[in-house]
Amino acid sequence: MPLQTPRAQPSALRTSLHDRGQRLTPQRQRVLALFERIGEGSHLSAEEVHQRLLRSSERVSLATVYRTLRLLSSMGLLQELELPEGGRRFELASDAHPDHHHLVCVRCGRTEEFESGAVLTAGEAAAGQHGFRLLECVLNVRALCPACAAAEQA
Amino acid sequence: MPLQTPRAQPSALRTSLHDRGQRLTPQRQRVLALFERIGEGSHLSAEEVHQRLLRSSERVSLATVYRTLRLLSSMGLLQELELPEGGRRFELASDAHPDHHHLVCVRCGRTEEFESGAVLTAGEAAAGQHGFRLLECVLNVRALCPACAAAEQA
DNA sequence: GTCGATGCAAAGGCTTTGCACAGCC
DNA sequence: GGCTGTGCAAAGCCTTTGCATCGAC
Repeated sequence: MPLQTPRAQPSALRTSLHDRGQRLTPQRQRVLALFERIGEGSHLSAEEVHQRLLRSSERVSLATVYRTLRLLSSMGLLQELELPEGGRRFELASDAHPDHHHLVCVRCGRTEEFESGAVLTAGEAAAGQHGFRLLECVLNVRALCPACAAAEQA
Repeated sequence: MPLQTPRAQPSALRTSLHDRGQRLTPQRQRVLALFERIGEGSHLSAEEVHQRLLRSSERVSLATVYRTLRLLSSMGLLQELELPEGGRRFELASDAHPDHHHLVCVRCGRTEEFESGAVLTAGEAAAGQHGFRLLECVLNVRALCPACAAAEQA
């Protein structure tokens, strides 16, 4: 897979921003482009986003990274993960996998993704029962990866 | 329900501590007792624990509250919640409901609990597929409670 | 009496914010 | 050209830690 396949047209960002009366800046494009470059499965912290952009000589201040992550999340282009283990992390929001969950090794942080329609069904049932309007349904499976499970035995 | 029904014998704490070569202090008893007093459904932050203890004239420093919450969690007597909305929170670990999940209103913070065997099944399947050893399986349903859903319409 | 636990205050991450300047529309 | 976004540095949480003292065993 040497080819890069951008998930969102540049205009998607432009349009979303314009609708909210906000501007398309190089910084915002760089942050979103970074997530598109690394693909859907990657979960980055603000600090990591900042570091990666610096490495590719794309100058964005850390404060702006924070501001941009919040903005892109609120626009639904990024999604915040709920993994207490390693602080706040973000990933590209994927319409293709609305019901994707995380399997996290609590020892080394290794994260695998998986899908499960059953989980969404359970969430919908619970929301319905209490009269809530469901927004998002996130299953976090805390576990030990094979390597760490072996290490724990010792 | 004017009667209080303690979930754990005082000796449970004493034993757990003793096994780890640690001491049964009034502070540790007070923190655990607070959680038992308020019951299973309550989710408290460190700050709230501190405040509630102060209100009942039980002097425990905030630093000790933090230390104790971590200790009790690592012993499995308390359980940390993964609700990004309101910071880190703890609840009494309940063997009775190993598969209990949370329905959270992202607007007002109202939290309802529910159970679902299907979720645990999905988590086990995912863990098994990747060779992970499952520790915990937590479903967070982010939603709008009836009141907040109505308010949003406006 | 010993060694772990507590309290206090200071240090430490991570995240947000105030302000002047830069640059998108 | 106006007004939003950025960068920088400072401020703000929340949480942890160092150290002297206290107290459980």
